[in-house]
Parts: sequence; structure tokens; C-alpha cells
Amino acid sequence: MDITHILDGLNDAQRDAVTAPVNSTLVLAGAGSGKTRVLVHRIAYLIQVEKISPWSLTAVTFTNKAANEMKHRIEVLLKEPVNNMWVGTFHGLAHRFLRMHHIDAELPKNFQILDSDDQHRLIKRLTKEMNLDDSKWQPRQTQWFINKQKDDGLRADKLNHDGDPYKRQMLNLYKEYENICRRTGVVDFAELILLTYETIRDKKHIQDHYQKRFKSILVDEFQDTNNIQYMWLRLLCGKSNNLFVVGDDDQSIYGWRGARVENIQEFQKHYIDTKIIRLEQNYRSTNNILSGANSVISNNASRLGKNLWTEDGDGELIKLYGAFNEIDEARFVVNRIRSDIDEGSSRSEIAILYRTSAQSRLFEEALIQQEIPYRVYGGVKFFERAEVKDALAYLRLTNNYDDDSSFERAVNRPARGIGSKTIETIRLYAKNSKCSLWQAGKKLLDEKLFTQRAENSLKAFYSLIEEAKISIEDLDLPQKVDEIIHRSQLKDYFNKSRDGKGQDRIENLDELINATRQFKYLDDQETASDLDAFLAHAALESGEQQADFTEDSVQLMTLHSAKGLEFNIVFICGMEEGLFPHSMSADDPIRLEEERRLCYVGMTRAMKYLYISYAESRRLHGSDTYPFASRFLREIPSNLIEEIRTKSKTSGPYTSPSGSLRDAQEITGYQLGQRVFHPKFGEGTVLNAEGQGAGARIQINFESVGSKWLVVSYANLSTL
DNA sequence: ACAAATACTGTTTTT
DNA sequence: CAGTATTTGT
Repeated sequence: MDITHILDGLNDAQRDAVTAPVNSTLVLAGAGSGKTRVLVHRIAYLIQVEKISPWSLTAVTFTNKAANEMKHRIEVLLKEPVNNMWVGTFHGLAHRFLRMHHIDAELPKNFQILDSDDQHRLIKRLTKEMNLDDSKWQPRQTQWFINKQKDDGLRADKLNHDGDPYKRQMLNLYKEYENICRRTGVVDFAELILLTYETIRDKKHIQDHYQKRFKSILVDEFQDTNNIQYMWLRLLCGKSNNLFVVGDDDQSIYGWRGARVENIQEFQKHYIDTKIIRLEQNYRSTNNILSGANSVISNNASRLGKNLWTEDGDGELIKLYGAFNEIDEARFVVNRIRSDIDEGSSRSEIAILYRTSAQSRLFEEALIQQEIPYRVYGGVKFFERAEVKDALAYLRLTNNYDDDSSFERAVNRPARGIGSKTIETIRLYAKNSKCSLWQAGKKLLDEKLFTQRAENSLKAFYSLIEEAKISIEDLDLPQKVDEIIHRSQLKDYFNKSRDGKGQDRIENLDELINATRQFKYLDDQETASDLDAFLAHAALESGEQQADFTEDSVQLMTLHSAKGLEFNIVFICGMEEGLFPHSMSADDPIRLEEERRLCYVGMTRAMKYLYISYAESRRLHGSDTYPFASRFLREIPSNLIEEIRTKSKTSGPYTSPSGSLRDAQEITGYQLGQRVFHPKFGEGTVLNAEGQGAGARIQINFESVGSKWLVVSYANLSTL
């Protein structure tokens, strides 16, 4: 068998990974080291050399984009479609599994997926129903609690409140939430994974089938797996050591969401004879950029260790700009972009990265002023838009009357005279007789318990849904959606709303019909109908504004969403203490390391030019702040930095690049993040500092009393 | 049942 | 400050 096409163009480490024995393998793949390439070639190798049928392979990713790209590249390499191979996201594969095995999973055939917004609304409703004060029992917190438990594989009945009243109430909510989900046939994101895990664990015949079937399981971005995902992988793999995982501990930036970098470390413990391969040659950035990034990340204590290198030349120095304020920063960045474009750069090769999405606004304004086309990533996704969800709610209701979330959403939108009082009655009845809202309403109608007005309105709603269900039965998918939108009169409703967004909303509804036309219903999705498949698609792929082949434009996004991408010219903005690292992470060393990894991710996006900027003054929620330059800047060796100064510095001696950064240590004698001891308040962490000389004050977060501002000269602090 | 007024709250978000 | 969420008033 000629396998040159599989191995050609790979470096030694990549080739090692691709041809590794079919056994547990851990590939530590640094940024820009060709990890997708390795995965794709590995799969080709398994199929063509190891003669493993695609049917016995699974490749798991986190994003639909990554899954699609992988699938595409495999097909290009193999020159044939790979249809019977499982390639998808954790959630996508779990969903497919549950559709196939819905009986074993004890789910209704047409179960629906609850996205996080739906989940939030449901929990909010539940909190109210249980007569809990939602300022004390915040739905967001409850949601977080429930998902956290599920991510750890824990069911409510397995948990103990240990006498903690808060936890006890959380568990009550968790239990009740689960009851409603079960009753109404909906499954949230975390549940998809957990239930899949439990079904495979508890049904021996299913477990046997999959453990025998999968000869190799490949995992992308392994550092982002959470507890239950890893448990799931281990279960699927069974006693055979057939996991091939690729990841980079230095790019783990989703810890706040349950991702456990520790899974990488534990992997080597769980599978003793794991072959570890490091991909350290970087094919993306210049040496200066890479050295800067390496130097920053080397400040993290908990690392597996890895040092990227490149054969590329040194390239340009990292450019640093200290702006007067955030407006000056935006002006600087956009002026630079202007000249880069004038010199021939294409706009899509330029990215502006920032820590928080709120920062995008100033750049947008400046770009508009210069008439430079741009695109902001993130924000509300297509399938998450209110109007789209409204239309989908009607569709879902026709599909499953018991879907409470959709019932709540559709029942009075557009307003049809079913007010809060009526709905309240229905909710109460549903709660007491443990049935869905739909059934409750039906019963109440039968028992004539409404006012005439409410009865008429509600009856009209029921006939609307029931008639719609019948009328769309034999239509094809786009027609179904068209018909539903028509019958629901959503367009009229948005047309009348004069909040300026009515037209946009109507266009989005048309776009929804369009999306169904683009949607390819594959029978292998195991869903009952094309409608089920489309609804699942809408929930699982919230609509990465796919193939939005618009104009060549400058790319704006948060550092998080930049992961996995690369650009010729990268601007990282707002490099200030409090913003990046974000103040919410400042006093926790673990979260601080995650911020540093985020910085590393950002820097390694740049191929040729890396600009970093910070502002000496920034307006934040209405008031002016005077932040310090980010500590991460000081972690870049100064010989790699070239400071750009447009400020008229007419007097004073030349200061070295790093010396001109306003430095907390120089002013107060204390380093940000440093541990200190105060005779009265005990131990704490230095968060911030301001002022000079005798008046200098520092902010310290004390373990005992929380955060306080103290005047350095009186505070009598000692360092730890 | 709706619009207007007021209060609140500020991270990141693959699914 | 600015966007959202909830409460208030008609």
C-alpha cells in the first residue's frame, strides 16, 4: 500500500503521532503546530494502513466548525466520502446516540433540546413556582449549580446537602427541574452528555456493542473536556486502550466552564503505557512573537512543559502602544489598520482582539469613521435571536404539545389576550397535577374554570396549534416553517412593533425559511422526522453565521473566540490590570493562570505582526479609571518589544521600553498579585495600587475581611 | 395588557 | 454609561 500521501510533508513528531501504534496516545500540540493535520492524517492512516473500518472510528471535537473542517479534510485526503464514521461534537454525538437509543435512555421519541436560554427561563419559572425569592435564589446561580453537578456526573438523589441550607434548596430545585424536564420531554446540553454516559454505563448490551465497535477514538482539544466528557470517553474505550487525544494544556481557557486541564495529567495515570508526543515546531508565527508568547506562558507553574520553536526568521518586534485613553487606543489601532490596508494587506488578515466584548464598540466606531468594513464575531447567534426562537417555539409545540418552554414562549406572542393571570392558573394546575402546561390548559378548559374572555383566547390558541399541526403534516420543511410563521402572525406582530428592529426581525424570519432550505436532512441522524432533525440542528448549532461570505473585512473578536484562528496582523487591546487579567480573576492564582493562557492564545494567533496596546485612562461603567499596564506585558522580554510613541515627549531622558510602563512596584513597592500580611486583617493579595510617595494606596483582598484600600505608609504590611 | 419609568448590574460562552 | 429587567401606572 502506498502511503506516501499520508506521510508526505509531515515533520518527525507529526509522523510519530500519525503512525503511533493503535494504543493510548497523547499528543501535546502547541499553537500552530499542525494538530488538525495530525488528526486528519491519523484517521487516514487508521483506515488505509491499519485497515480499520470508518464505522469503527469516532472523532470528537468541541465545535461544529472544527468537526466540519475535519470531516472535509479527511474526505479530501481519502478522496472519498466518509459517511459511516462518527465525526462530531460531544453534544452532537450524544444527541445522535440518544435518538438511536431513546427507549433505553427512557426518553420520548421526539425529545427536544433545551438551550441555555431556555434552561434559564425554565429555572426562573420554577423558582417562582416554588415561592422562592429570586434575589436570594438567583436562577443564574441555580443554573450554574445544576450544570456543574451534571458535568460532574452527579444526580440530585446522589447528592447530600450536608446540613447546608443553601445546598439543600439547590438540590430541591435540581430535583424539581429534572422532574419537569422528564415530564415535558426536554434535555439540556449537560443532560445530553450525562444521559448518554449513564445509558452506556447501565445497559450492558449497549456498552458491549460500542466497546467492541470502536477500535479507535480520537479527541480534539482534549484540554477542554470536562469531567463527564472524560468519563464518557473512558467508558466508551473500555478495557482497550484506544484513545488518541490531542490537546494543549497551555491553551486551556475554558476552566470557568468546567473544563479540566487535569484530565491531561490524569490521562497518563489512567493509561500507563500512553505514548506521549510533543508537537513543538510552530508553522505560524515569527520567532519574536513566539519567544514573547513562550516567555509569558513560562510564568505559569502548572504546566506539562513545552517550548515552541520555529524555523521562521525573527521578523518584526512586538509593537507596544500606551494610549492616553481608550479613544486614543482605538484611533491608534484603526490608523494602523488604515495604513496596513493601504500597503496592500487584505482586511480579513487583520484581527482586533480584546478581553471583553464591550470593548468592541469603540473600535467599531473608529472603523466606521474610516469607512473600513469589519465584522464582529460573537454576540447573539442566529438561532438564539428572539424572533427565531419564537417561530421555533411554534414548530416545537406542533411537534410536542408537552414542551413547556415552547408553550410559555408562544402562548402570548403575538399578544392574543392570554395574560399573566391566565397563565398563572395554568402553571398552578400543571404543578399540582404534575402535567405539562398544555395538558393543564386543556383540563382547565374542560372544567370551564376561566373567564369567558380568557377561555376564548385560550381556545383560539389551542386550535391555532392543533390546526397548524395538521396543516403542515405533509409539507416539506421550508413550507412547514413558512406556514407556521404565517399562521402565528409573527410577522404582523413585529411589523407593528416600532422599536426600530421590526424590519430586521422579519428579515430574520425569512432567513429562517432560507436556513431550512439549506438544511440537508440526512436519514442517518436517527431522528423521527426532518422537523426533529432541524430543531435539533437549531439547538445544537446556534448558527455560527455560516459561510457569511460577505465583504473582505477586519475581524473583531474576544480572545476566547480567537482560539484556533490565525491572522497576519493581530492587535491585542486593553492590556491593563483589571481588564486583562480581568479583575474577577485577579485574586485567584488558578484563574490568573488561565488569564495568562488566554494571553498566550492571543499572542500565538499572530503570524507576522503583533501589536499590543493599553490605555492609561479608561472610562469604565461611567467613571474614569487609571489602570496599570498589564502584568503580562512585563513578562515579555523588553528586547522583543518596540514601543511606539506618538505622544510628544519633548523633555526628559529616554526611558527604556519596560521602564516606561507604569509599574505598581515602582510606585508602592508592592507587586500586583503579591501575597502580603497585615497585623489586623491577616493574609491577602495585592489587587491594585494608585498614587505616589506618601499618599500611595494599595488595594488588598484579605481572606478574612475582603477587599480594602490601605495607605502604604501606614499599613504596616509585611510580605509573604 | 401594555407602555413608561425606575432599578440594577456590569467576564469569557465551543454546545 | 448603557443595556436589561422588573415594577409601576394607566
